[in-house]
Amino acid sequence: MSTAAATPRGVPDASVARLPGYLRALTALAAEGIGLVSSEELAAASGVSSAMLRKDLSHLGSYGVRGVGYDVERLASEIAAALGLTQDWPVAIVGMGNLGRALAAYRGFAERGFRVIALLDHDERVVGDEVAGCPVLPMEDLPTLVAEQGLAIGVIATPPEGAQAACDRLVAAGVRSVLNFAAVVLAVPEHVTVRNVDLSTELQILAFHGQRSAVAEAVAP
Amino acid sequence: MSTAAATPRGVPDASVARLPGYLRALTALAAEGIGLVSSEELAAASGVSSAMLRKDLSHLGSYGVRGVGYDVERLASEIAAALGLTQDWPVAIVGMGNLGRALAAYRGFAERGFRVIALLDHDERVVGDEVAGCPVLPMEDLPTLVAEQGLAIGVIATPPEGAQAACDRLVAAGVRSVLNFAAVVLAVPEHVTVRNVDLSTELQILAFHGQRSAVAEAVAP
DNA sequence: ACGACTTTGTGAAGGGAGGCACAAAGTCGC
DNA sequence: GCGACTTTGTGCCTCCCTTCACAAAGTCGT
Repeated sequence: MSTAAATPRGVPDASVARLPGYLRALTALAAEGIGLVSSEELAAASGVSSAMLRKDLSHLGSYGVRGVGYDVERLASEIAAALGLTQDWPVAIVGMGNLGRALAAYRGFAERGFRVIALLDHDERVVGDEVAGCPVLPMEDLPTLVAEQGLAIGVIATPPEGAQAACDRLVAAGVRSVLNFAAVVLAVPEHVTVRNVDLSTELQILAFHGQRSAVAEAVAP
Repeated sequence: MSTAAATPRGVPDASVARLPGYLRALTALAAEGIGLVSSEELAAASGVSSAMLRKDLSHLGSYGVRGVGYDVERLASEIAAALGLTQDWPVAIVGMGNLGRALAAYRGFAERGFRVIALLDHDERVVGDEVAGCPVLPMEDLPTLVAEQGLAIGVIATPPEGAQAACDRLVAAGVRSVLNFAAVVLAVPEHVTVRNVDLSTELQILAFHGQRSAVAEAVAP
């Protein structure tokens, strides 16, 4: 289960991947004081088609009113509930290099309810440093963090060489969700979900499209 | 054209998205001195099925030898060519907050042939600072960078409020590929490709799966 | 030189996702 | 209270992606 997980019955993975976008748009609307929104408007704000939006939402239930639209706050809390954001999800970041430090300082986590409860590093020369106001802990602390603070999500920001080892320790400690920034394919047991974010991959995909459009332009200028 | 672009004839988008992974695996194999690899082995190293790998590669051409496998170096350069990595792709990073600085210091870009040629920021108090050995330039320099240095890819690492403005300036200067780290949907003309990377979205998807498996466990302990 | 073996490349089948279009359902004006 | 109007929820259709399975093709041993 690396990228696409089978969702036996319920919400298709493709839908789940779009829900955060809807939630984001709804939060922005609520901030503007808008209380009601149509599928057309919300879809435009989320960058999808209105038909797709309605189908996605229909998987969660019927929270709209025909002829009117959706109540912004109600829909936001329904989506949040579907995503499991009513409980909190303690996060630990492993690897205090450039990326790890930037992630530790990033405010976006807290804003969306993800509490970073620990920063860790394998290198004992880094352990004890203070990053973004938190002490860097050794990997040995992982089991305690899971047991006592309910650590649920691990973010891997190590160099590629150390990523599998870091992942193994997270999994051994009981973490079942991993966000991996290292450019490697992680091997994990069945019950662990991994999502990969790789900058080089994204750039290479952009390069492909850039090249394509350049070719298309040369053919038909 | 925000995430999925129609590829008239040629390589399907889903395949393109996996090519960087194959390239990464091949590079690692080459570094180990391995010169020949079967679809089964390469697929395992890339985290996909062998059938999918073969089909993906078949879109590029027939570079394997039946009964033997693929020549690692040959295949790597064919994939690199397909992705357009034979030419270089100058990159500019816009937004010198935490994330922007981390990206500027990240070595992964250069390793895969993406040259960061400029760091920019809209805030004149930041312009002139030195980050990772490069001076931070004002947004006004964008047209020159495109014209004189062939700037092709823009990375947006600004806060959400400034992302659309930053994108507009990139597009106005002639950039046609954008990697967006801000949590907003960017509006761009038809010919511009945008790829989004959002940490909160990824965490929320992980939360969904985490919640799901927790529920499944409660039902069947 | 030939047969057994290995592995690729691909035709066909199966499944899922997105888009279309419309019926259902509710609101608003009169 | 009723008809016109708006917008949701969904059945259906299409297309693309993934997987299966096998024929084609090349190697290696004898």
